Amino acid sequence: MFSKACEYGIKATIFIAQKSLHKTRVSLKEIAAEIGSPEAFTAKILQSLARNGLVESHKGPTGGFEMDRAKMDTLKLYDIVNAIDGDNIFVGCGLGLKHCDANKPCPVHDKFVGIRENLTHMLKSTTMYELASGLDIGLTQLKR
Amino acid sequence: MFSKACEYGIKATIFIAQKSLHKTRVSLKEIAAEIGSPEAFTAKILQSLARNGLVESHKGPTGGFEMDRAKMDTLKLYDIVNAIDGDNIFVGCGLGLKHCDANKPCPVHDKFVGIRENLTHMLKSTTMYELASGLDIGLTQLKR
DNA sequence: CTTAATTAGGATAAATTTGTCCGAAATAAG
DNA sequence: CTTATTTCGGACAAATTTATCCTAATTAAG
Ligand code: FES
Ligand code: FES
Repeated sequence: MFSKACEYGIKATIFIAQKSLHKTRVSLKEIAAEIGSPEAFTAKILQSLARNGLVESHKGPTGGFEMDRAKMDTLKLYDIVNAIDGDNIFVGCGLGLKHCDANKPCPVHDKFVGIRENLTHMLKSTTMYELASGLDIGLTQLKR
Repeated sequence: MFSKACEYGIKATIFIAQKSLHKTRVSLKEIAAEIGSPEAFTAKILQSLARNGLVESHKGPTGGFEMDRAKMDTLKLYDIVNAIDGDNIFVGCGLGLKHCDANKPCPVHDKFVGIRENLTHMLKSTTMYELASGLDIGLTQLKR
């Protein structure tokens, strides 16, 4: 469904948000350890998310990653997936035709669009705050 | 969503089924031309589908691929996806945890399972006959 | 100012997926 | 029996994704 990069990106962002609930910055090392991802690869992903303003990064001692409380409400799962994997999963044809076009549909079009919309709606309506909270109260987990 | 191999496999199978509606066998070459896929790569995929009994193959002159009318009713989109991409998309965790477990859910579990089930249900309830028919009457297309 | 800690970024490597090539095996037809 | 046509199967190659390594830049603190 999502690329490895995207899975790591989502998990890292949720973890950053959770720590930010307690005003705590978190380092790359902690993140990789917590979510069970390769450190250097995770660095690349976070770099990209930081450049695009999805998370905030700070260099030097006491540096690390964080996220405003306000950002947690506005930032949706959708934004992370879109930033890392692009929009193909949201608008692309299920059978890989160049463009999904209801007027010239592929054989699965009618069956596929509903699922694509479900997914898009779910991702667009899920906030980071929501996910970070569930993790914070121990309802969910990032590793296994 | 699906791998390239799976996209090609689905399109090839639908085309084979459509031709079989008219008792016509189709060769690898025709299939690749019709669905716009690399011939040799498509051959690998069809080989695998044939070995697993999803389609029927015949060597020699007048050979090619075909599908019983009965098979078209029993064979679901699900079977093709499962044969090529495996079941990860149907049972796997959206964030890549080793096992999806409702008792130890990842942060997106509750939001994700519904979509996964929608997809699974759609694929399990869509027959090859249905897809082949839509193509046959010109309602849908395999290339663009 | 110096040091240590941290992210940024480029180069490279490994793994996986996608794609190609070529000869073998089967088989229909003359 | 010979030939032409087609799928089968193995080896290989290219492209993409995933992962690693190393150095530079930034910055907090003594
Ligand atoms: S054309 Fe294929 S999903 Fe719309
Ligand atoms: S545990 Fe992640 S989707 Fe179920």
